[in-house]
Amino acid sequence: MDASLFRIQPSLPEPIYRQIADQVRRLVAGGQLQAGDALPSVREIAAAHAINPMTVSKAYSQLEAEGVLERLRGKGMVVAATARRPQPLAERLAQLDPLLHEVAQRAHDLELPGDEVLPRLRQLMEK
Amino acid sequence: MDASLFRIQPSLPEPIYRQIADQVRRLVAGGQLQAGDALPSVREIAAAHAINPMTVSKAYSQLEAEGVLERLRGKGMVVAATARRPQPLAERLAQLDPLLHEVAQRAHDLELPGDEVLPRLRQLMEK
Amino acid sequence: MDASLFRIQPSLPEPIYRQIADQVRRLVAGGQLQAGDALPSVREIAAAHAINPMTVSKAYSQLEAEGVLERLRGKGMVVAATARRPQPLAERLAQLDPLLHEVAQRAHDLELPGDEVLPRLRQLMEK
Amino acid sequence: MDASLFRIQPSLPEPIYRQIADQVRRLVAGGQLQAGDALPSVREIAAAHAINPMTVSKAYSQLEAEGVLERLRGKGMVVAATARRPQPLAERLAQLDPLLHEVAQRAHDLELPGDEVLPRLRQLMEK
DNA sequence: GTGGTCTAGACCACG
DNA sequence: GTGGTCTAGACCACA
Repeated sequence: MDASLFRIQPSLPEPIYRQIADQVRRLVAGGQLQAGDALPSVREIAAAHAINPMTVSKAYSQLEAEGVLERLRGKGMVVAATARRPQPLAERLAQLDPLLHEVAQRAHDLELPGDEVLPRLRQLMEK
Repeated sequence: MDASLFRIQPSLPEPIYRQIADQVRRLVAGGQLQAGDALPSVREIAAAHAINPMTVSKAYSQLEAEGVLERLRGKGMVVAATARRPQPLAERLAQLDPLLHEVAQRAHDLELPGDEVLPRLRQLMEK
Repeated sequence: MDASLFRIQPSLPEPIYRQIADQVRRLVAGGQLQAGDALPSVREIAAAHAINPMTVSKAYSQLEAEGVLERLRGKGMVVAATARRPQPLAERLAQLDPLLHEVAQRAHDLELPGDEVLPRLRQLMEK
Repeated sequence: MDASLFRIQPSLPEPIYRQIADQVRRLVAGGQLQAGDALPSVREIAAAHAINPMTVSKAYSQLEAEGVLERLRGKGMVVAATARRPQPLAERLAQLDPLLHEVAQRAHDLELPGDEVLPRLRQLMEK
């Protein structure tokens, strides 16, 4: 996996370390990262995005504590053998639920009907 | 407008004062709050949700600085006469866009197809 | 920039946080603070003037919302890259206009002629 | 004196009652209002400027407490016989001093030289 | 180290 | 009654 594939935007309010950790979690849950797959080194990511290595390290440490990643001496971080296999669809959908609730709520406040919002989302998902 | 109509969840990472301010902004954009409409007093909201009056005041001050609300001295806050009228649909939809992008991105990471996500969102929006 | 350079007078009716914010705005407009320049930390200013850190923070937050300052996470506040460059003379003079109007109005009420007021002001400005 | 001659701007941060009281004080100090001169009634001022009568009353009460005005039964408020005669020039100039200090300070922050500020003020005072 | 958020409580200013 | 300001102090999040 290439370090530059991470989408990182320091300008967002979302803390950088969580932008990284969340992406790794989802890629593992979705099966795009499989047990044993290697991750870019802390240095690579930090250099590719001009961020503080400590910030990357914090994300990795958190994922290691969760059992998502393993630290292989001399090899860096890899997806843990014990990491949950790609999760069933229902479970992955459930992970998206809080965000979908937020969308529904804001659409309601903005008086936006589903007929406007759903096509727009479909369009974005097809890209 | 009833103070208890605000949805406030202190558990969220989103600060309370911004939860309030964002809701007011959207209600004004959607036209559910019109120019001249009075808002619940700081104390009412604070009491209804068991939060500190200053937290509510912070939201109101911010909205006043933005020109969304006006302070009627001794009377309270009302939607500003100069506040943008209910915005056209395209503009309201644009306000939802960043969140929809986030949904699309996460769905992609989780390998969730539109055929799973869209019906779920439709369901949430019909409630 | 030294924290003690701010002029703060808690005795004035003008709230402290606005005394701070106004001074920063003017120093940026006048070019004495340039894009990228670091500002004293909240704690420094608070300690130097024996005021509450939150009061300083309020000024900084407001300036950040206006786009005058930027928050470098973990590092502090700096003058925003997007902040308006030192403004042309005419514009800076325009900022002083409301206050000059006030002077003219009060001088008129007090029946003070320009020949008395102007020399006094010249004297104060030469200090 | 005509009620509409008062300059009142509810939009200013300066409280309305003080806008009124300060103007009266200055007009007395400058000699434009002399002992015995009648002031517009509370109702007149309130109606002319669409403000709360209580606000006008508060200004008058304060001026009465200071000895600037007197309440003549059936006649309304008049400038007190004991009110200080028009004050000597030096004293009136001293009253303007704090404001002139503020001008000097802001001009300094804005890097505005006296050669720019003074002509502008002269212009405003000649109107 | 940096700033952000929230609370509890006091006091003020305004109408 | 309304909102505004400030304090003291705690705790959090980030780099």
